[in-house]
Amino acid sequence: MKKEYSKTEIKIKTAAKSLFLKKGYSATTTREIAKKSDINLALLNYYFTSKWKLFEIIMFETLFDFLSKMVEVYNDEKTSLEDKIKLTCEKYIDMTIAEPLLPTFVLNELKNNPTSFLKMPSTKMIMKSRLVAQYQEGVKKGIYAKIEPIHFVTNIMSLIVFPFMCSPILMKMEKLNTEEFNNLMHERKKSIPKWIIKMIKK
Amino acid sequence: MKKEYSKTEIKIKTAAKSLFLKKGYSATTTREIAKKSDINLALLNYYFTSKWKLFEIIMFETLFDFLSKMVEVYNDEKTSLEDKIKLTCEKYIDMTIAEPLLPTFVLNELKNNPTSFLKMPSTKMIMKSRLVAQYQEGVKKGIYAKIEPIHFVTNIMSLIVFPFMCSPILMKMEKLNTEEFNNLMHERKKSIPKWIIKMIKK
DNA sequence: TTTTTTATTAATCATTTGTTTAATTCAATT
DNA sequence: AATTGAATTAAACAAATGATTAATAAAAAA
Repeated sequence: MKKEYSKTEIKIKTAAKSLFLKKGYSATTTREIAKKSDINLALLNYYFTSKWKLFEIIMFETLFDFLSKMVEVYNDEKTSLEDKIKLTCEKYIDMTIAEPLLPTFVLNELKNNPTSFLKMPSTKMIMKSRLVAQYQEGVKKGIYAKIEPIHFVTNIMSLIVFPFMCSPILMKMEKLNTEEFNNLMHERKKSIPKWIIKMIKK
Repeated sequence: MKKEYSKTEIKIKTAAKSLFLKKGYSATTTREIAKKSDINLALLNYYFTSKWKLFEIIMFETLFDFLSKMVEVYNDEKTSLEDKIKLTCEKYIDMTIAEPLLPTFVLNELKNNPTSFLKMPSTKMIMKSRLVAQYQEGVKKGIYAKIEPIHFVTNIMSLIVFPFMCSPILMKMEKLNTEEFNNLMHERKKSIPKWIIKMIKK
């Protein structure tokens, strides 16, 4: 189903994504993209019609990739709720260490242009995930304190993602280099599940 | 000490801030600023030299305002740790409801231009605040579980701020309008302190 | 009032930017 | 080998953008 991209198209998309992530949509020029991907400027429009279309494609694929990976963990049939939380932290922290600019980029562009998200594969899948169901079962059984599911999932994501978005501040506050900062995030792979479980335990 | 701004300068700054917050630095044009503030385009450069200088001034004042308000609560001599957490949540959630675009804007522009932050009034004040000290006292006394202070303050801010940055997603997921979303955030003023305290209790 | 300084304006400049055109090269097909 | 269609290129266009200029209006100082 997925469109097959030629080498040139991939070069353009790769360069464009890296620039969009770093500088945002508006601050990135088509000439920069052409230069970085080592193609002629006109090819950008030849293959992708316009800067905006190219951006939309990259945005969609990026979000789609991310959501797919996320839902995969959320919906695993074999794992317990607490394992799911652990796996979520591990997976998403690793993913974000690999692409630390992504969360701020996505949320910022989403702010600038909320409609570009409407086409997205239903984000509602998260609320209907096994993770949420398992938590609610736990509540019924009296194991967990009752928290609205929307708050529950928001809390997990907040603790995982926000520190990355604050990295410039945290690194300045604690005089960290990138490696030290990443270590701090690695620590959180073990801590966040503990914190979350404390939060939901009665 | 603070510079006195003329009426015209305030008009420019107000319009510019609102546009920068909404669209970011690059996507905002000087002509838009001039139009919105109802001044002649040349006055922008007359008073502020350049778009970038104007932006720096706005950025600095915004961050300074925010940090001042934050540190004020963190360093209150009268309140207990748990009260400080409650007050922080209340104050910052209210602040962010009033200016919901600010966190994403700040963190994004900071990502694009990390140096613009170096001039900032020491963010280190947070780590040396009474709030952190009180938490560490509690750890010594054996009341609280030991968490690195940097994680402790990060967690508080994460739970408070991140949901605002996700508002487009949350609103779509739960089909909320702005009022309903704000209510959700108001709820968190009471919940977050409870969650944080559970997190740090042994 | 006259002079001087400050504030405001319209017009313009020099770049930059996204996009298009028309010509050329390359690759596949006949 | 000739032909056709796709890929690539250099050049150019039109609009937008940040900034400046030179002239004028308003306010303050003399």
